[in-house]
Amino acid sequence: MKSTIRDVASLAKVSPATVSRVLNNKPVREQTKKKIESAIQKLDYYPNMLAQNFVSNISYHIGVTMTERKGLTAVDQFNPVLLQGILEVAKNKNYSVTLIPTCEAAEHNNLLVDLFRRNAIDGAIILDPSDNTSLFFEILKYKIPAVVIGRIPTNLPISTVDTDNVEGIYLAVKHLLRLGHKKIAYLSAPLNYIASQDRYAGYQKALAECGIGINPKLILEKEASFEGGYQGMLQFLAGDFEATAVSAYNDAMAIGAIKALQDNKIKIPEQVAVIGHDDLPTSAMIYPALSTIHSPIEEMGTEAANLLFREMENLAAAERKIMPVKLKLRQSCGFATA
Amino acid sequence: MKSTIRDVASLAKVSPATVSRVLNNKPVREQTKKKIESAIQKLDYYPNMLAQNFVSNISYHIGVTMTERKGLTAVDQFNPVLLQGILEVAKNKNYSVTLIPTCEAAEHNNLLVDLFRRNAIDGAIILDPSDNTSLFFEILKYKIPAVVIGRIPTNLPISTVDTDNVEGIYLAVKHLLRLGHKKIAYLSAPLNYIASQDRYAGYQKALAECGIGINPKLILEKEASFEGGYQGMLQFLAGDFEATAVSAYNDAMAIGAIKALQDNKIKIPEQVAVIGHDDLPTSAMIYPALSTIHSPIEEMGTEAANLLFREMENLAAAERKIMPVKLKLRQSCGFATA
DNA sequence: TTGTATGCGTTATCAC
DNA sequence: GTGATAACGCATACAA
Repeated sequence: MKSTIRDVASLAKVSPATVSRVLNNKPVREQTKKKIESAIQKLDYYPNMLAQNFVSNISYHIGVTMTERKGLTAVDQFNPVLLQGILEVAKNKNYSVTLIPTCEAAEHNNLLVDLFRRNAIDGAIILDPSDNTSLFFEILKYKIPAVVIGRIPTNLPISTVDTDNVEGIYLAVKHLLRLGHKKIAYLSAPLNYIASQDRYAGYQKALAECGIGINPKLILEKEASFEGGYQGMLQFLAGDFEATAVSAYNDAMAIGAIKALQDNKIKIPEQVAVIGHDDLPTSAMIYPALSTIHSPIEEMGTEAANLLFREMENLAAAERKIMPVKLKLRQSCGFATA
Repeated sequence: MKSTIRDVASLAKVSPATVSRVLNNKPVREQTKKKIESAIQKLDYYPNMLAQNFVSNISYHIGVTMTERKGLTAVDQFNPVLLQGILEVAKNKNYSVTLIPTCEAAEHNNLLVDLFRRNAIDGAIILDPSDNTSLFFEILKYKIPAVVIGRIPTNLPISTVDTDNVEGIYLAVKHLLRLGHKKIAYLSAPLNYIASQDRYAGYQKALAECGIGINPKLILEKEASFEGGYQGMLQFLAGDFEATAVSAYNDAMAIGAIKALQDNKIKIPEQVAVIGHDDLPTSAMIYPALSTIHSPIEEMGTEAANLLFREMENLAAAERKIMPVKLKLRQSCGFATA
């Protein structure tokens, strides 16, 4: 079968311990090192990671949650980019990334916890958690090194990485104001999402700065999807809609809104502004009229991974340190500038 | 620290072996089983997976390659869905899914091989491989259980799962022919991709069936992207373009083409037909005129995973069996029907 | 049915 | 600088 460290040792006429030293760059006389290395070559020997991890009691795996959904939703689309960022950091630390399927239904999200308790992962990055407080409690209970990407209740001492939701939509609305618009509609996502609350706050903040009051007729709460944006815009149009520009929670909604305008033969305004870390990569390409505020997705991945590794390293010595991080946004005004 | 199987044993006043039997559902007297289970409860004991995997010499991990790219490309977008399918199967087998970052540059794609040889993964699913023949050779050399999603040189005895590329574009063009079109343009991807060759063959096949010859002026080879489609259509329009319908390699190209028509104030034809397993999830929503042939992405994931597990189970006993699989396509003609 | 003993492949602690 | 030996936590062959 596969050759072991002992096979190498006997071929090189040394002890297994010395072979181990070579493998781990411990001091060994150059001459014996050569002998051992040639034996390794000859036997085509690879150390057994299972054994290594077992003795060190480190899995060298971090978990990343993936919500189980049927079909593709807008939220899923940035996952690959996020993963790219996480993978890059993990690779540099000789860590592997393990995907953890997670039901939205919360109750049985203990897979992550199980894996940690069984030493299958050393820590975890949690993507876009639903309001899954029970998971967070278990994370704290078992001191699981973890970083959440997205927003969670602020009183929980868990590190988070997120885009600056308030600032994002603030910038978007500011952009419209600068173009001279006074009546700016807002297509909001359901306000029970914390991110949605934040973005709405950004909308309010921008208007407030210009002394413009909130007009409830210009605000609608819909699902954060293409359909939501589409239906929302139809609803706007059904009433006496007097806005000259529209801002939306994310670009999926914005595209839906634009589609509704098209279907009603209304000239697409050049002033739809959007924030989304659920940026549809095609949106800006298709609609030059659409201005978007991009979240630095890949950076969120690397940042989260870096935080996680820092936590894993410190956890033994010191106590957990909470580190909520907000990342800067990038602006893009249509395809031309991309 | 963490309690071990021995702690449980001594608390339950039995031997570690008996505890192990309970853990693995081996026959144990009901009474002692109860004792042990309550001890497990009391100690909050979880078996150490690192040790279990070590003794069984099974990692309980399968690898899935992820190409390292900067930013998001169309190809990446179906990865989350594919992963959903893979994860579902793996979960049922009590396996974890490990992501393997893979450079396009080929040369150092040995990470997958290394992981296998070091017992860190028991098999792998390779997504959308570039013409990375050296990787395939290593897979064969080390008898790595592996399934490729996408097309590879047919002479290699490696299981593959793919969409039926010929059939897909054949169906798309058939659709246009049925609408009465005689002059159908084709925006091809670079023909050094095998998938691209197949799709082109499908285009030819559909036309041939209707006794329509190939008109080279109606065919263009561009990058398989939004930009490629856009530029291609511009190039068509610059000449004496006389097609009444357009088919494209994938929907990214189709959307690009439509955009070019829009920009030139040309009424969008209702006859852009497309095949793509790189379906942009938004494309059909945005353009009802766009007919697409969908690949069953999630099914590709589950199919590949099932094949892989079958291979892993058989490999010990019998020899590797090659199993190229082609999956059926789904048709969708715009948002209204979705 | 249960206990004893051994081994898995590696690292670490101690001598030398 | 190197070798013998123990230890990691669990599963299993064998004995009882």
